Amino acid sequence: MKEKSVPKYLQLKREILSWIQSGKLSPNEKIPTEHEIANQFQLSRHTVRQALGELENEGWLYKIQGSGTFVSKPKLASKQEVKTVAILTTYISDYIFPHIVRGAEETLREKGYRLLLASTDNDKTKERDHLEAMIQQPLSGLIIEPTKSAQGNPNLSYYLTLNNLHIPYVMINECYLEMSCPVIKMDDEKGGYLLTEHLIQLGHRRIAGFFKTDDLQGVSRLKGFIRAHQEYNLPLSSRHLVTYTTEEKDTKPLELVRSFLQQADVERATAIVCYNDELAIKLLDVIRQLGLNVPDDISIVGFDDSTFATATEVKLTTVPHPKAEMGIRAAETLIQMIERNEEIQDIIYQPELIIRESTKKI
Amino acid sequence: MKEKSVPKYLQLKREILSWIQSGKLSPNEKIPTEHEIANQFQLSRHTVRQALGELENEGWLYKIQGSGTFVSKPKLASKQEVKTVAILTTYISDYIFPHIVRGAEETLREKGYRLLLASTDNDKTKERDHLEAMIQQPLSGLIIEPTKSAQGNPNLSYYLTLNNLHIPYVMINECYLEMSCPVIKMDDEKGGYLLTEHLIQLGHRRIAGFFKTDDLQGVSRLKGFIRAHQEYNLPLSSRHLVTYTTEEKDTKPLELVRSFLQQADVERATAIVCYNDELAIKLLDVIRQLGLNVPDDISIVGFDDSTFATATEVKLTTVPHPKAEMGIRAAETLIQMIERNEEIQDIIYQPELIIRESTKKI
DNA sequence: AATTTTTATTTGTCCGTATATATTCAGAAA
DNA sequence: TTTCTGAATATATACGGACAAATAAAAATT
Repeated sequence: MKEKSVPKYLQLKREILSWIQSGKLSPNEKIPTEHEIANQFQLSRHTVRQALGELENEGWLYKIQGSGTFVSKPKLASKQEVKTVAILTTYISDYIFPHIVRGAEETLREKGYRLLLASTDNDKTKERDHLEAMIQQPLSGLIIEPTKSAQGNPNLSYYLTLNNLHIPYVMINECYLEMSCPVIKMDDEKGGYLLTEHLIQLGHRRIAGFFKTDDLQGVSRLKGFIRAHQEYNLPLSSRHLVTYTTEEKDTKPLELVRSFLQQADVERATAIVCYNDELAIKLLDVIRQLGLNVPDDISIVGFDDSTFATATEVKLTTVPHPKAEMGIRAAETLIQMIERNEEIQDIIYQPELIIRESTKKI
Repeated sequence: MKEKSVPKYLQLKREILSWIQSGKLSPNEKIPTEHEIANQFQLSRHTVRQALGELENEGWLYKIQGSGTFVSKPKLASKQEVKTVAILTTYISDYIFPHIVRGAEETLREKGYRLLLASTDNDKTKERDHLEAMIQQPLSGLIIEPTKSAQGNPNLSYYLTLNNLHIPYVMINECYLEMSCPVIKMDDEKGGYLLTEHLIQLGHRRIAGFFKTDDLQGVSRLKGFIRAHQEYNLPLSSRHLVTYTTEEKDTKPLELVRSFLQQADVERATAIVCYNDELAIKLLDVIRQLGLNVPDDISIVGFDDSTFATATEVKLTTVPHPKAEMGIRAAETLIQMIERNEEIQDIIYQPELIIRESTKKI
């Protein structure tokens, strides 16, 4: 575990802080004694004291010698005119995310809000750290892109705290299944369907699919891929379907496509549907290395219409992601929630096909 | 004795505090090690740590693991725990900037700072608006990338205000000529020189240069381009040199390269030095459209080693920009200035050539 | 019943030890 | 000369124990 390198007293500190912030402990309530905590967590009393000492120092707890340790009353962080919005995304430097951030930044600036930026690197523990930090300071609202949305939400309690604090938030790209809040996303299922249908209509019958399935976007795109096969009565061999996680994105799909392409001609897929353009570009490179040509030997489609899609010699057929537009709408939606306290409906973008040079009639 | 009832760690704390306040210890001076103090006062190291820990907590001392414990510089009144750093760049979604932001974000998060993000879109009036907003709110420090640094600094007064407010800031990529503050940049002049020299050593004699000259980075790269010509005693025709501004970046260079390539063979440049990879990719596209081949017909070099450099079929020869590393160092430097009030020296990265497939011996 | 005393509990102070990790610097290696 | 390596040194984390001081509840006394 990564927790290994985090000092025990900090882990404990975080744990106790979560008790307070989640409402498990109320103000002025007595917390377990130092000995009890030490026994419960198998720590020395010294270590417990270090954690409690810092929390006392930061104002979360107060101690009375001979009596016990108690939760402080929440320092009223006077609502005041803060006008700060935080955006919490998985990545900030890669792929289409900078464009989303930029759209949000532009809109927020126009409306007089400051933008706090945070990224999770697709790591749920970092997501937790950020949420924890966000809760402790005045904030008008949050724009959140879920981290590994297909793998549940261990940080649910923090989102509930946000509700309790009446800090509004919207989700982009996807939403944790167990939560209900405004979502700004595109119809990934339909996008996957459209791309697959396009290939089927070009005469392709053996279509490979590569999908990242640790987030719900990938799962939805995969769903559309399968539905297209069903509606056109095409058999879908599991050998033509690859799912991978974020950690595997630079290895597993690249290795598999290599073995795919060396299959016998009757078996070999004549087209590939990729989770996104980033993967498509990488597969394109492997295909080139194997001496095959796109689109003559094999067709390939991406997803998102990122800058990658047109940077290469073979421009990709793809489905555009709203990118900056999504950031703008997310910011606008959030500001509505903040300033007018309105109930908001989800925004779902309809995908449309952009046909370029990477697909060809068989 | 009265001292009898006062805890030892408090006595020690008082003692050390008197050293600082009496001037016996000066700011940034190293105080004796924990062991030395423990021996001197006949206390356990634990007790010494307790005293030093509280003094550190109150801001009188700072510790560096492996190095020692030092006296802090007296901070000015308006310190209050803000722990917010703003980063003000020209763009946030394009090119290498997201990577710089990401490096800074990562470091700041680790050190417990929040990141406020703002972009100027290379517009000096937006830079002014942002600076104005920044000044009005508590801020620990600023990371700034100058906007059109070659065209002077009309917002100088805001930077002077920052000085007066004792809000530290560092500049990245470039620094306005009229200002002196820590800069983290790369040696662009040398980078331009290296790329040009590389082409000269490959036998090229007519080398075109395309440089964006509204920022000092472009001017420096151009300077290196010219110096290489001089040192190798090559004539440099002004017809082979193109300068452009940010606003023209999608038009002027593309049109000019088209007319360049249609010149007579004796006149035609055999290689092109581009301001950055972004331009190189665009020129590459034009060259392909004209039916010419890189590197067989013409060599081309980029700058920055961005994701573009390897996304295309012809991988670019280029000079890498530190990107995320620069963001990290900028954040670290700024935090040093904030927390220790230290004087900081510039950091200048030395460029090195990455030779790929876009250049060839003539 | 009210008060005082005792006792157990809880935090505060203080000491000891061990290991981990970061930094510095002298000496070896290139 | 520069670069790398390892030893020495510094702080960081963690465990253990002991006793002191304050508190609260139980017991004993008035």
